[in-house]
Amino acid sequence: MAEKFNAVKGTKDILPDDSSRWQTLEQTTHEFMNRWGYGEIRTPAFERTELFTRSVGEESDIVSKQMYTFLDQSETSITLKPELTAPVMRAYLEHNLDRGGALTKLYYIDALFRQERPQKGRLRQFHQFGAEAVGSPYPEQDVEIIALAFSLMEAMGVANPLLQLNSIGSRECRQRFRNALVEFLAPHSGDLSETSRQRLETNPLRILDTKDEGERAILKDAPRILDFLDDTDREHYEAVKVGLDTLGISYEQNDLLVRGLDYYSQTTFEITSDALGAQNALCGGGRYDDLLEELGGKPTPAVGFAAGMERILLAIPEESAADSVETLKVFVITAGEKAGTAVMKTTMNLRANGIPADFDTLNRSVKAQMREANRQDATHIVVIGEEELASGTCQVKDLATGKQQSVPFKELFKHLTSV
RNA sequence: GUGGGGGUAGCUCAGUCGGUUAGAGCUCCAGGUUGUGGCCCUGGUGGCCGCGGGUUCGAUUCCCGUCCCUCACCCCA
Repeated sequence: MAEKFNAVKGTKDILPDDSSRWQTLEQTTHEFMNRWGYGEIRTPAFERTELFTRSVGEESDIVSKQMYTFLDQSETSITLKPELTAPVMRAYLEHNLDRGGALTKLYYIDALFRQERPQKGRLRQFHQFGAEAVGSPYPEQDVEIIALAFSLMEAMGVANPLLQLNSIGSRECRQRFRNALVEFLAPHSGDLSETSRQRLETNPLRILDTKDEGERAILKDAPRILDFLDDTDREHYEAVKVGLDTLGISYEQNDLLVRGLDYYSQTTFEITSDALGAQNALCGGGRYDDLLEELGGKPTPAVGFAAGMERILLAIPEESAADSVETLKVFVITAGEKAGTAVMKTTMNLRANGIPADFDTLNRSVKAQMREANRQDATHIVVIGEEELASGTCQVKDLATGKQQSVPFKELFKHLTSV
């Protein structure tokens, strides 16, 4: 036998038994987004590499070591998208979706690719849904995005969603904070891990979310980003919190929450759940007022979020499988060779009339067909054999009650739908 | 990239202190019902014991290597 293939490391097949859970998530997403006024956007699976290096940041983990990048036939560097905000903004600018300066609200459900070591809740191809509101600099828009994300988590049944909130201020504030942080950490550099020491040069803010106990202890006395916000940022942040309070959405302030993508400014947030493993972030987002300008557009404020669908599925109960709502489903059984075509025609007829119906294509015994009907959770079987063909009737059996009766072909549909 | 755990039937797993035909439960198939399911009974299909090498009279078992899966670090959804 020839060698068999397996899915590539970090990728997963979604099999029929699981796909209904995915469909539920997708439906909930579509319904919510439409109700909240967001329009769906679908972008290609890959983009020019430079889109990501420029937006996400050269020093970010994503760009520095996680991208699937290759040269195409014209020697253009191509990258499978590792995140979705940049491609969506690229499309926004390319198609002038600003509608002359008004607000544009977009959402997506999509697959993304990052070359990381897989573990629970982390794959190399994974899926996110998310939303971006482009054009409003005001805190009301931050609040709406956060409320949307949070409501979706709740609606999907996530156990104990915890909203964490922070503000990392404008670019200028962040620069001042960065300097202060470096100044504070420099004397401790001997006690820092190698990566943190390196980050001291490249991206000091990232040291803040370390899990290393020793580093956390050092950071206790470090300068706080919130002390570096200017009045505008502070007012914005306060307004966001007031908005969330008004909506009754509780949150935890976490001024170590900086997030790994370079384009964020001001509001950042994350929704976590303790129902997951070490990878406990279900959803992350924030404001990115500088991104569109960096991508060649005019300065345009924007805020958005993205949520990991695999992780959400891990964080919601396996499903109360008991929701077997007694819906009509028919299995048509062949008894005797001559009935084959009648069975097929009858099945097709039922299907054409909107009734889920199936029949045997393995030439199995009546008993085996019955078992199959049962396995498929059919509510009724229809038996067609030579006797039935001769009399123009079929046998209809209700599998729940076990009652069986003879029904003329012409009245089959009426009989089934009247039950 | 680093560390822990694991690869035996389609699935979940047991087992062999190195020895002849490698096991269970579930699944699947058939029979018990000459054209009738779920429960039950009986039988059956199905395994290069991840792969390669070494030690040995003999390896699924011991040793080495390797691949894969998994969890964690890192980071993130």
